[in-house]
Amino acid sequence: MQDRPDDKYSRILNASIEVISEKGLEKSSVSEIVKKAGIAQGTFYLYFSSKSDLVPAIANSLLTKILDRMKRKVQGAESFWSTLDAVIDETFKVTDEHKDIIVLVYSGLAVNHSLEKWEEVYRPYYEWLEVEISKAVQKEEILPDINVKWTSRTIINLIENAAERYYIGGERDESLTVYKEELFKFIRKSLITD
Amino acid sequence: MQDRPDDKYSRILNASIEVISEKGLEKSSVSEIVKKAGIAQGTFYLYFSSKSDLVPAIANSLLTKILDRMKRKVQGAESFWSTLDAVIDETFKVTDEHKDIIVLVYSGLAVNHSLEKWEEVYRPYYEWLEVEISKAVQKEEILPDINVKWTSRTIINLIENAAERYYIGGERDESLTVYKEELFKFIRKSLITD
Amino acid sequence: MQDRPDDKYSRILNASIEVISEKGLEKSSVSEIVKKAGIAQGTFYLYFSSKSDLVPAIANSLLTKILDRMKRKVQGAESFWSTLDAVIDETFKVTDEHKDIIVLVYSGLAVNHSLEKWEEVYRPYYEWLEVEISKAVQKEEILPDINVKWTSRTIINLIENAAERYYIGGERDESLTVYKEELFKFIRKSLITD
Amino acid sequence: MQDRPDDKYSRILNASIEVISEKGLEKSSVSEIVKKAGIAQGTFYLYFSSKSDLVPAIANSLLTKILDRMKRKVQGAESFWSTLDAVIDETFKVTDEHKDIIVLVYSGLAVNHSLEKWEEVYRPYYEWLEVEISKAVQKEEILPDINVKWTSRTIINLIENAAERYYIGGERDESLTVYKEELFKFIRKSLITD
DNA sequence: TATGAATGAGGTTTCATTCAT
DNA sequence: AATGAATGAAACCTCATTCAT
Repeated sequence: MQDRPDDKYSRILNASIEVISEKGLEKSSVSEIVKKAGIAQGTFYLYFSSKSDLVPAIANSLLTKILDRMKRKVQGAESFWSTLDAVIDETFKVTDEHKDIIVLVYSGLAVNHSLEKWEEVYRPYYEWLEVEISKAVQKEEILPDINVKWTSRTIINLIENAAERYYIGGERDESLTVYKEELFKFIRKSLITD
Repeated sequence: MQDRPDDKYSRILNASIEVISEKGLEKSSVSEIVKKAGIAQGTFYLYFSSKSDLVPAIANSLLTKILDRMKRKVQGAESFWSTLDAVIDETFKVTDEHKDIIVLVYSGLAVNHSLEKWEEVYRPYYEWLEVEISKAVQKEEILPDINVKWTSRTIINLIENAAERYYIGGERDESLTVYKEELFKFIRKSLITD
Repeated sequence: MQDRPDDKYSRILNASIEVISEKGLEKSSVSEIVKKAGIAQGTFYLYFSSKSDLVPAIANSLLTKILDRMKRKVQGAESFWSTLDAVIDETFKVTDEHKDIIVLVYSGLAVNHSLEKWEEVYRPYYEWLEVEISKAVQKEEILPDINVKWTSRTIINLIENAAERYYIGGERDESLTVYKEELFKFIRKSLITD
Repeated sequence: MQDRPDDKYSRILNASIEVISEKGLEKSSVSEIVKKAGIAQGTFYLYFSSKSDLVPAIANSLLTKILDRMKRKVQGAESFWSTLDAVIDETFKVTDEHKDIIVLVYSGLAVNHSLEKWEEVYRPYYEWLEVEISKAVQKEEILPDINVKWTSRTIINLIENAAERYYIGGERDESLTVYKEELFKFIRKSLITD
């Protein structure tokens, strides 16, 4: 949708992210967004049908970015465990960088009762990890008696939640390294135990 | 906070829950809440300093209710595993019953950048599970090399997330029973593996 | 509804009439009305549910005024013919004075597809003339083989239309006196012919 | 104004009538009209200088249609009374068929303070009836002491008003036949009485 | 002639909050 | 403590119109 990052659509999207990250969805006004995007008020409505229409678009943009980074990082990983390590690492990094948007996306999708879009937006991510897990099963790195689909979703959520608790919820009783290790071990044990 | 559930404070709180559950925080108006509560517009501000002040109050009310139920249910459990089973079961039930408020609470706390309150609201719940886990460690039901505090938080989040994915996100590829079992196994393996 | 002409309701109504008379309904803004009425923007919506809600209120106010004048004028008329004369006279006067509101009322009621309210607003006027006509029939001033209800409505419309053609449509080929006489004769003949 | 009913001008005009009939002038948007007409937004302004410019065009189109029908219907009427009968009949039919446009035309012309155009649009109709009345006077069907011009206008207005009260205002206390007869008698008496 | 993306002024309405009673 | 009429800021969105192509 946004190949050239300079068309009107992208200009609006980027301005939205900036503004909304800072003030939250409800406190942000369309007029502030268009001002930052350098377009007219009415133009906004040529690309988005309403203010709340921004949220899935932002979510999608963020998830795409995350998945790309994830894939690049994981490229050439020797084992599933280094993949898992990279996913944890990357999720923590992204969460730190994009706290505000993540919160927005969570709450925004929730507010509009459009939770269904959640699954839609996340699906490529979930499916990518499913494939990785399946490969690990075949390589006998992890045990075969797991529900791959469910596990993929659970792991992603588990990691994201831990990262959010750390960066957003302010739960920093332990060092970041310890935190991530604990997480790695928790997941690993679940996957290798009979 | 209030003992008698029929004073003005509780009347407002309950009306809020009803109204906000249905329409979301932003679409709900104080005027609708006071109408449902049967009090005057101005009276609202004698008990809450602003509309957004409602959210932590609602969150607290919900969490208190949940924790009470949890404790009652777990009373007299023979092992940590039956406690865990009960927690899973109860979380799924509560999530189903209170989807709307849960979504509200998540998003509401997020919207107002008041995530700090999150930790505060959840603390009693977290701490209760910490105690249970510690007891399990002592009874050698689970291995001692875990970070109790971190694990307590992670388990609660894991269970809640699974329940939310099931009831709110509409992720129902498997039957509820299979879903819960998978979850139980996932956690159990993490706790008993060396 | 508007006993004391100084309550908020009347202040709004009068300001509306002034503003809308001058600019028409669509070109008038609520903000201009409230400014003229000396009240806050929001206060408007405590008394009228929307801008278009003004029209029936204005119509009603005008009709009430007209009917009052009509009754006062006709008081003690010796014959139906002097009543008719007075009605014609008064209608022309009122039309001249209130051209703008009359046009507004016509179009306003039309625009909102609320023509049903028309009949409602006019009813007291129609019914008053019905009574006058009936009395004239009893006094054998006019012939009995007419449909009183239909005739009452028709006469009122006939007179109003003539006045509007004269003052609003700019149809002034004849002097006002000739115009009214023509009208009087036209109606009279219809009522006395066998 | 346009002969071929399939050029852009007519396409716009017809689309306008459809759209505006249904939603009223103010609630209709140029964008909806051009969509229905199958032309581009900008093209509209090649044929009409503004939205409100549509109203006289629509009025004119309607009146032309009405007058044509009237003339055709009346062709070869033996007496003025059968002409009058036909006019009444036809007016009621047209009013029934085109209620919405008629209301629009009334209100539209009123709203824009362009009542002057009214006379202009109606003139051919008025003049046609003037001729018919004059012929009737010559044939001594009706009395000569009337103001032909005034009478023509009054009769047309009288009939239209009755029809509007019947079809638009919902005044249906009597059957249509009775209604029309009453009207016929009312006018006839006025024309034949000394 | 025809297009349709872009404009941006401007209106209606909502609603949290206040304050005199 | 309780009321509820009044406030007025501010937001969303629409839409007639323009103009570069």
